[in-house]
Amino acid sequence: MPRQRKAGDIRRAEQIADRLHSAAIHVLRRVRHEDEATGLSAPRLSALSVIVFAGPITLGRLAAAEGVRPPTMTRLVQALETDGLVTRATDPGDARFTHIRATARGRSLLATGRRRRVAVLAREIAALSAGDRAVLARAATLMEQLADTAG
Amino acid sequence: MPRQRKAGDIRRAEQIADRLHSAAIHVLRRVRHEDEATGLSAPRLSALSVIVFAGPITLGRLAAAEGVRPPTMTRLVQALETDGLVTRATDPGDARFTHIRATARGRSLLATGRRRRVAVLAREIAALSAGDRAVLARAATLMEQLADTAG
DNA sequence: AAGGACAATTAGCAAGACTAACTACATCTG
DNA sequence: CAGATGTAGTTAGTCTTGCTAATTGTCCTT
Repeated sequence: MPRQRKAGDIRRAEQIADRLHSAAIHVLRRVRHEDEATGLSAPRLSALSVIVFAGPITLGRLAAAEGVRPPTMTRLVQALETDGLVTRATDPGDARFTHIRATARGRSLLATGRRRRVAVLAREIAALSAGDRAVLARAATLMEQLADTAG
Repeated sequence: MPRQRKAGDIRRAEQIADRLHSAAIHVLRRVRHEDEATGLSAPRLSALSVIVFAGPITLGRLAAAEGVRPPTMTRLVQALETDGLVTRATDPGDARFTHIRATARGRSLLATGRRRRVAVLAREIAALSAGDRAVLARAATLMEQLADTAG
């Protein structure tokens, strides 16, 4: 039965991949509106999140982390700077680099927004059985691995 | 201890929600480039997918299914129609409704794109243990429930 | 037959994504 | 040491996707 089993494995894996993809789309769509309550769009909020957690970071690295091109990140950072959420500083050793860091206000707004966003899902997750919560926790780890390593 | 235990549950649920949110973003980012190989943007591909699987569908229902407003869907459908992937037909009984259906070419392009997209994740998923695959399968179901019911 | 209700489209706007081209700076090399 | 090359970031211009408001066409109710 090795031939059939292998083909079956691949088919099953494809089905899981397809359902996971669809589920990811729907979960993100669900929380999108909550994010807007912070006054920041999803791309800005996501960029701010990286800036807060990755500490001071150059624009190029930030763009790569967010999966966008440098010009796109330039505008996102400009908007965040205008809102007083981040600051830019030229590298003293190599003036080509700009280091972006979050202000206290940026940190605080991110924390608030994060709470709001996750609250929607968290309420439902808290109502699940302990087993289902464990499944989701483990799945989150697996999905990060897939995202990192899939080639 | 009910108060403290409840607080702990919520914190744990929030952490899971946050990690799940992040994982969903990263998985989608990972497959985005594969989707582009079809020549269709993500919104168009997603709309086409609904049209293929939901059969003939009115524009309004399609817009609701995709979580966008009718004018946005009008333009997406126009683009798909220009590419010969869908057709529009006025309802014979009530001329206010437009029924959208996929062409053979639309179906075939979707199938190809789906295979490409899913192949990236499926290869990695197939390499997981049976237990981890089961976790992902169950998680996909749970995530769809969260997306539908979270309020 | 006129009025309101409803589906879809059109028009116009803002945000975000891209490429191409440009500036400023650093480094390497002849 | 000076010019060539390369690199980080920005600017300019375009396209797509979202939205709301307003319009068109159709149906139904009074």
